[in-house]
Amino acid sequence: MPATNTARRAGVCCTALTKTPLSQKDAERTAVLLAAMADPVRLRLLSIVASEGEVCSCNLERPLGKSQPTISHHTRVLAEAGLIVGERRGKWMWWRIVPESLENIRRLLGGR
Amino acid sequence: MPATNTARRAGVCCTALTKTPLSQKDAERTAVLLAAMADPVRLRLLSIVASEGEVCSCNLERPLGKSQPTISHHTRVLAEAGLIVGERRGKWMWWRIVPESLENIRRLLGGR
DNA sequence: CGCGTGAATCGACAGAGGTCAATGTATCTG
DNA sequence: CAGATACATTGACCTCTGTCGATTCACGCG
Repeated sequence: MPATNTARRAGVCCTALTKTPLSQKDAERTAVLLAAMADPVRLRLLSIVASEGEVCSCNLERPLGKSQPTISHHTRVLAEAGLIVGERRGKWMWWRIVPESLENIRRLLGGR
Repeated sequence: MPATNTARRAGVCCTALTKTPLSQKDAERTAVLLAAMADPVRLRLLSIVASEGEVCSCNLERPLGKSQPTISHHTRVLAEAGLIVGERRGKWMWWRIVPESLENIRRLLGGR
């Protein structure tokens, strides 16, 4: 059974793509990371979690206008990409973002 | 319930997604932009163009290992997303990146 | 003009991905 | 224990997308 909140990241970091051509491997890992963000629902989910600090899954269905399985699907994708982490507290699942992951993407895009 | 904030179109980009929840509109536009980068072939294409400065379409087929229609498809996607611009010189099409687009994404991800 | 070359478009195919109803699993409460 | 609640998983459906062969378009050169 696959663990739900594996903090495995799809690519620690590589050199900025503007400096030197990406290898096949790096491109694939980076594409997975970017694909995790390339969805309007997940972007809004991320922004809600980021601005609230910590959000329960049950508090995401209404603002996002999606069913419970769909929310669960998106949190899973984001968690597997290392963009958010979940913590179980009783019946509830609390999510918060992983700031380093966004930092890595920024660096890849040529940031500092 | 957090009210959907007004979609203010301040220039090309929007506020960092870590600050305040994204509007539906902003999320969709950003998702299109990120989806354009969320592909290994396009990431490598971007990195080649960025590091070379200027690349002809015919010089992309071999390093990327894709057919001519496929290359044309990817350059089209990247160009429509505003990540690269093409200039026709005779029979050849020359591509270069648009640095501001990457800058916008970085800012969206929380970069200053 | 015709010919050759580079690029865009079309058509078809296979694979990936978003969505939800139904179901399963874990946790709390009475 | 039974019941309720929150989340995960399954299965199915449909759309989107990457890919390439074939074709068409655009440009330069004799």
